[in-house]
Amino acid sequence: MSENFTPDSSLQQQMETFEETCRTADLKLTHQRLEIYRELAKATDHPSAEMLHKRLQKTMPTLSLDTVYRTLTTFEQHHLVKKVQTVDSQARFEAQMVQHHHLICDSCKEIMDFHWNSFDSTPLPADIRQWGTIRNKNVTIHGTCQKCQALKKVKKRT
Amino acid sequence: MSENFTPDSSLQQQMETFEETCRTADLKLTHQRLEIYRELAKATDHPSAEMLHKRLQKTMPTLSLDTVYRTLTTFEQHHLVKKVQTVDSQARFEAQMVQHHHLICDSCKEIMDFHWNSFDSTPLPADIRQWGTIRNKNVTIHGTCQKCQALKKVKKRT
DNA sequence: CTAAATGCAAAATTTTTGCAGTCCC
DNA sequence: GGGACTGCAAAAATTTTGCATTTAG
Repeated sequence: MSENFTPDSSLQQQMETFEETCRTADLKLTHQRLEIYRELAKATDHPSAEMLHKRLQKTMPTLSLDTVYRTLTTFEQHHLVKKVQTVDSQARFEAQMVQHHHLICDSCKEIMDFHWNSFDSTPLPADIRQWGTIRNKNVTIHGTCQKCQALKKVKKRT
Repeated sequence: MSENFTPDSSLQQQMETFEETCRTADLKLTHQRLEIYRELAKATDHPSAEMLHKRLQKTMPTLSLDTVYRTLTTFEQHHLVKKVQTVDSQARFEAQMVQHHHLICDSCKEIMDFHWNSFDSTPLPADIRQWGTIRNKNVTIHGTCQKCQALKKVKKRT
């Protein structure tokens, strides 16, 4: 499987880029913004606003859920984070901005990242190109991850 | 651009398949279910539950929104319709079950279908296959459609 | 006739907003 | 210091649920 996109060693660098982008965009570097971004950047599970809020409350007890929502919206507008496409009610987010794709387990709802360079460099069908301006193309794979498959087998036996 | 998936001529056939599936699955063929399915099958714009409800109220004034939600959920469970992945709050649906992909205009939120056979037959990267059982793989393209591009140009001039 | 489906109303869930106080630059 | 940001509370938006009634098979 593709390796983790944000090893600990690079988190620091990602934070610096974040701070730089904020300064350029005239976004104030508040404690809340820094911590929300850091929490999302180090997460690999594409958390929802609520999940982030829950995680951050341990260290920031007064952080409110609406600030998390507002902050994520602001980040999204400045292309610092992305909303992940799902069919579920709660929106989920990622700080990974490098081109990649998603594997979604329909059973446990886990979302995994993967790279697919040969796809990325494949041109689109000709008739699509006249639809408009293409910003990006992404693959989403749905299925059942190994963990959930194993669980199902256990259940069947009982 | 790819042609329409459900020309009028085939709607009748699609309804018959629908009815057959309902009978097999012991789903009662109520007036509401038939009309909700027909409305979705003939739509090409991937409507939300609310949009479907609004459209159907003209001919079925007593149809309630919660029935639309409940019915779509039931249909989805029986693989008669699909929820479309979006980043928006309202879920959107389609009755098109044949393998296809989506173009989404980030400006007007329009969702268009397209086919891409060469992609469909491309094998996945080897390291993905050990993730679990793959059910399907789909491409989503984000961008701005021609209509919205034209609008933007007009706005800039004023 | 009977279990399933619907409509109504009310609740639950997720996200957004107004406003007063707080904090970064 | 001033405008942007946050927390609180309340509202809005979307979806789900309980229950009495209706309906398909």
